[in-house]
Amino acid sequence: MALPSTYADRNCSLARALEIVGERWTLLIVRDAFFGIRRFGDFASQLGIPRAVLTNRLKFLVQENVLERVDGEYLLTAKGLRLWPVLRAMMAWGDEHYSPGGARRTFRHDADGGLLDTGDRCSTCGEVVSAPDVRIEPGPGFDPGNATPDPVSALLNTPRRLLEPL
Amino acid sequence: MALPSTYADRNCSLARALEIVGERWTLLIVRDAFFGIRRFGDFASQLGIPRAVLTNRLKFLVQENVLERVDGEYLLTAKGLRLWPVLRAMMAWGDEHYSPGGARRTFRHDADGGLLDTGDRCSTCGEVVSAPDVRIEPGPGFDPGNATPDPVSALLNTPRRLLEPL
DNA sequence: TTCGGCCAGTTCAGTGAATGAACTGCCGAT
DNA sequence: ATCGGCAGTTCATTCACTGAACTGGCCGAA
Repeated sequence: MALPSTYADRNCSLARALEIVGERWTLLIVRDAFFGIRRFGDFASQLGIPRAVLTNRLKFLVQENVLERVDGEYLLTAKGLRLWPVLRAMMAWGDEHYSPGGARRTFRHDADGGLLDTGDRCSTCGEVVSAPDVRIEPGPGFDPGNATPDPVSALLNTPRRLLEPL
Repeated sequence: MALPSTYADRNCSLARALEIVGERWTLLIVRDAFFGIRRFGDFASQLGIPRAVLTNRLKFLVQENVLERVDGEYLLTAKGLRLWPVLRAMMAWGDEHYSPGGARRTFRHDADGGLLDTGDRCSTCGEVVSAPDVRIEPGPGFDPGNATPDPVSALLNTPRRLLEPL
C-alpha cells in the first residue's frame, strides 16, 4: 500500500479514509496510541513492527494530522480521536466472529461505570461516550496465557482509561 | 500484508479483524458488495484492481466466510453483513475530514425515509437500522464531475437500497 | 572531560507481494 | 464452426516489507 496510493475512487470517503489509515500496521499504531503508548520504542516493542516501517507510519500520521509530536512523544490529535468509532467497530466485529469466549475487552463509561455498547452508548446514563471518557478492562474472552509478560503489556492489560499515559 | 500475516497481538480483536479485512483493497471489495456488485468483472472494473489480486482477495473472503459464491456470484454472508458498521464508521471519518462540501453519500432508513446518523440510528423512528434496510443516495459533498461515466458507476450513484443487485 | 547506556531513527540486502498487460479456457448465442 | 464476453491465470517488473545491524544525540556518572 504505497503512501499516495490513490484508490481511484475519489467519490467514496471510504477510499479516502483508507488512504490514510488503510496501510498495514497503521490502525494498530493508532490503537496503541489510544491505549496510552506515546514513545517510538514502546510502539516498536509492543507491535513487533520493523522500526523502519514504524518511522514511515508515524511520519505519515503526523503529516496527516492524526498524531502530533509534543516533547518527542506521539499524541492523538482531535482528528485522530475521531477514529475511535472505527476501531470500536472493528474490535466488535473481531470479538463477534473470532473470540468464542466473549469479548476480549470490556468498555465502560469512566464517570458512572456503565457498560458501553458497540456504539459506545452507556447503559447507565444513555449518553454516547467519547474516547477520553472510556475505561477499558480485560473482558471474558481475554486470555492471560496469551499475553506477553513485558511490563508494558502488563500495564495495558490492567483496567485504565483510554489515552492515559503509561 | 501477507495472508496469514499474523499480527502477533492475539489478544486484541482489532488485530484479528485486520488479518481478515486489513489487506489493501479488501474493504473496498466489501463496500462494493454492499453496493450491489456481485460479479468478478464488475468488481475489477469498478475498483481498477489487478485481476490477480482480486482473485486472491475474493478467494480469501469466501474462505473466511465473509462472502459466499452462489451461481457464480459473490454475495455477502451474515458475517459479511456485520461489517457494515465498520464501513460506516470509516466513511463517516472520511467525510468529516476529507470532504469539505459535506458527506458524499447520505443514508436513509428505507422504510420511513428517516436520515441515519453515523451509527445508523434513524432520526424518524429511533431504531438502529441494519444494512438491508439502508437506502443510500448521493449527498451534498458528492462530486458528479468526479464520477466515472460507465454504466455501472451511474447505477451506483443513483439512490438505491444496499445489497440490491445491479 | 570522557565513558557508557539508552533511545530514536537510518541503512541495507533479501524476500515477497502488488502491478499491468497479455493470455487461456469456458460457455452460450449466431 | 465461430464469435464474443466473462472468469481467472501467467509472467516479468516494480515496489514495499522484513529483520538485523548500524549511527548519532542525549543524558548521567566517573
